[in-house]
Amino acid sequence: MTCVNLIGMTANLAIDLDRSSPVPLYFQVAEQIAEAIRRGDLAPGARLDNEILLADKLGLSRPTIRQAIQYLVDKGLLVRKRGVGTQVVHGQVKRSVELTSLYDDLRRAGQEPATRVIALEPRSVDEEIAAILGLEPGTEALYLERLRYAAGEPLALLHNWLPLGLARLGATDLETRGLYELLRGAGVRMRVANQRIGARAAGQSEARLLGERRGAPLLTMIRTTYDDQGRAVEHGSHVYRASHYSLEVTLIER
Amino acid sequence: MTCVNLIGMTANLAIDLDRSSPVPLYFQVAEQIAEAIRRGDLAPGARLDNEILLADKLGLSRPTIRQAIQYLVDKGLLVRKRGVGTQVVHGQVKRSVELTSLYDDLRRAGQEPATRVIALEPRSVDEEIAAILGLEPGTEALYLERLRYAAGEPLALLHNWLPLGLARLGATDLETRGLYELLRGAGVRMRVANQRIGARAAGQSEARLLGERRGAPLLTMIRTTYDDQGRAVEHGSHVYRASHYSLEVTLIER
DNA sequence: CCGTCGCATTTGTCTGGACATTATGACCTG
DNA sequence: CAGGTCATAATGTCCAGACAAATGCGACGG
Repeated sequence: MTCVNLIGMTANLAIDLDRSSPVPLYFQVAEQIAEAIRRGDLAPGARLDNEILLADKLGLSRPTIRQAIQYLVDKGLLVRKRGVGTQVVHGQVKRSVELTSLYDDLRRAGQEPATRVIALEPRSVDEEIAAILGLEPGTEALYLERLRYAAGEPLALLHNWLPLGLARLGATDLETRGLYELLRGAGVRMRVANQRIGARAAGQSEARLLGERRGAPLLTMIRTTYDDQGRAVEHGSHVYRASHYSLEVTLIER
Repeated sequence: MTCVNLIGMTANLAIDLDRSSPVPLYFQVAEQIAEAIRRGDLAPGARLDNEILLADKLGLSRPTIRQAIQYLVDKGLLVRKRGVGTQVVHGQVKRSVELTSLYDDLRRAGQEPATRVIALEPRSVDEEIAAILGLEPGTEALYLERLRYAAGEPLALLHNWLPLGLARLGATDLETRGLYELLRGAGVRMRVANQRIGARAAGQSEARLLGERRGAPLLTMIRTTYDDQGRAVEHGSHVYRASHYSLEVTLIER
């Protein structure tokens, strides 16, 4: 277990390394730098020591340090410039959107999410859904329809299709946890999601369920999520009350 | 200039390497694999040769090959699994959203975009815009308002604020090119963008400009873009006709 | 006084190797 | 035949070093 002070002049940043831990060294470094940025020990604009010096101080090789820094650059926390150095980004950039469900997002924001399961049953898929999920038309998939509340108010109407046998989903589970959390718990490893975001006016039945007037603007999201091997694991078609919700996305150019 | 056949059994993928080119080797490899995937020479699910063999065939080191593959994994084209190998993702995943403007997107989609510049002038910024752009309240910034058409139809109403002195923007330029293209051409290097996407009903003046009825659903996007060093270079507040446009986003979990 | 050239600094790219960790399937055992 | 065990294969992590390229700044010269 090493412990070294980084970044000479500007701040005193201590980094612990535990070589016996299964956590990769580059990740230990990255996490602790990120933590220092979050705490404010590394102010926006602060320059890190150069990679070689850093590697030296920590007793690591330069590629390992580079991997740690690269990880943070990809997350948008650091910026590198050849011939200049590595700096903490100025604007406070929010964490890049991850593969999370609305439920997780709400709970992280301190809201009190609740869910009403409207439908949860195998249904035969039409041609479009079959093509999306990579199934034969006419076979069955799990159909799921939920109404999501936040702070006691209806917020979103969620429709999902999932391949059968992916996870044992009970209505009770779905009322106390998010779909993504349940899938992850069942060993499903989601990797890529493709979303299409749009808007439209509320129809009559939607309006009633969501407590809006007919014609009220709704935010729509259609999302397909793929796992490890590129197999579709979930297809969702959701509508949100635009008056109560918006989506946040962070883009990072390599 | 080397030229080697890759991927033993499944397909015949030739990769040219030009060591005298200034283009990094890992990038040459990545581009050509990506091209093969786009062409279909590498079908979804196809397994690549393992990294060591690949490195051997191309006369490169393993880290270089890994860098090429990592680049494609980050873009969502490939999937790696330890102990198994590297595969082309199954679902045809669209290209991850880059830092492009609506104009570029439209032109790439084969549409014929047109722009009408409504306002282009320095204006003193209020407190909110000042905080976003990192300026003092009351100082001036460039205010820009445009109406964007596609296929002859009005599509979006775009409002932008930019720090002064960033680039010389003429109304003529803005009518023939996208804002992002102009900024890039002026040497501005955009790196991170933060977007908030929502929806609301059209107001009267918006509706008139966009050719919609009052109350029609509009897709809204508020975006702040930061450069290299984390300085804000652009803040936009845009509304799109939901009936004619939707946004696409691809998320990739590392 | 100003511009240009060159140098030092720093990240970018690349090499060649070593060992660890994790899936997968074949094999052996109960 | 079922189950666990072990070998194998592939990616993940890490090391030590070399040269290239870009940037910024200072020194030199016009």
